[in-house]
Amino acid sequence: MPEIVDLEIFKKNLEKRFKNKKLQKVEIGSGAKIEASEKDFEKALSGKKLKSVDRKAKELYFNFGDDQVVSMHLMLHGQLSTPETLPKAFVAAFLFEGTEPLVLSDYQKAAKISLNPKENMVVDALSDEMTPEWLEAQLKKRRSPVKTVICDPKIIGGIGNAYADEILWEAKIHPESIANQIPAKEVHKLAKAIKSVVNDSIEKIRESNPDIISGEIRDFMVVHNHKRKTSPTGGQIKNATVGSRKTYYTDEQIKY
DNA sequence: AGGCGTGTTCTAAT
DNA sequence: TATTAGAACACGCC
Repeated sequence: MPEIVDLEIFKKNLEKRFKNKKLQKVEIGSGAKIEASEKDFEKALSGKKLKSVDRKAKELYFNFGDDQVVSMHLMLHGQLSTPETLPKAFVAAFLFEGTEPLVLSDYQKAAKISLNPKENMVVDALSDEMTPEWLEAQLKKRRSPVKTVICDPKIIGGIGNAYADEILWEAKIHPESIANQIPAKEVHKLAKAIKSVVNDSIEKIRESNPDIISGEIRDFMVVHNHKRKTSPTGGQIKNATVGSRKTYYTDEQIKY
């Protein structure tokens, strides 16, 4: 269940481990939801070196130069690993020269990769386009709960259920606030909280787990954390269902 | 042992 | 038409 924070870490670490490595072969597991065939991958990529790994929303992009890109979405349960030998079930395996294969597995087979996908036009939560003014304009158009809006991958890319709670607590906005009722000043606070919570979390995980390419660290979360009874400022943590997702919040957050 | 959790997409309703 | 609500997916985990 990786969100933007985890993916930023994975991106850096994948780049560190595979940049400039030559791709020999891509193997596709049975039952994987992939449009391109092994042959398509071979034609497009074999012998090419990985140039960079990028991220937009919850998708990773492996850039092999010559405009050849593989996108990867882990969905809920996709996991990356670098085993010495291929496991019996996987979605896709990238065999690089002189190093362990990069394997994407997913027991649910919902994780997806594609070859040269069309660009996802959504505004990424960490991008420069995601300004207070932009967020204000988006929220003005909606009358659903603010948490639903900031988790909507069609509106803003990267934020999932867990970080949404952390961000809304930081901004002191109640998750069920109706998006278009939130005063501009508070929306601006929310935009700042998105960036600061995400960036601070990246830093925390990098300190404690510098090399991970899978799994998610959640133990530092201050409200979306079933081990905690109170927020750092002493507010009792409550829970509710918002947009059919479990939501943690405190009365320190104002409902608009 | 039986819900819960999770991101996205799809359908249906407003 | 555009927006919104809710179901569905699938299964390891507690």
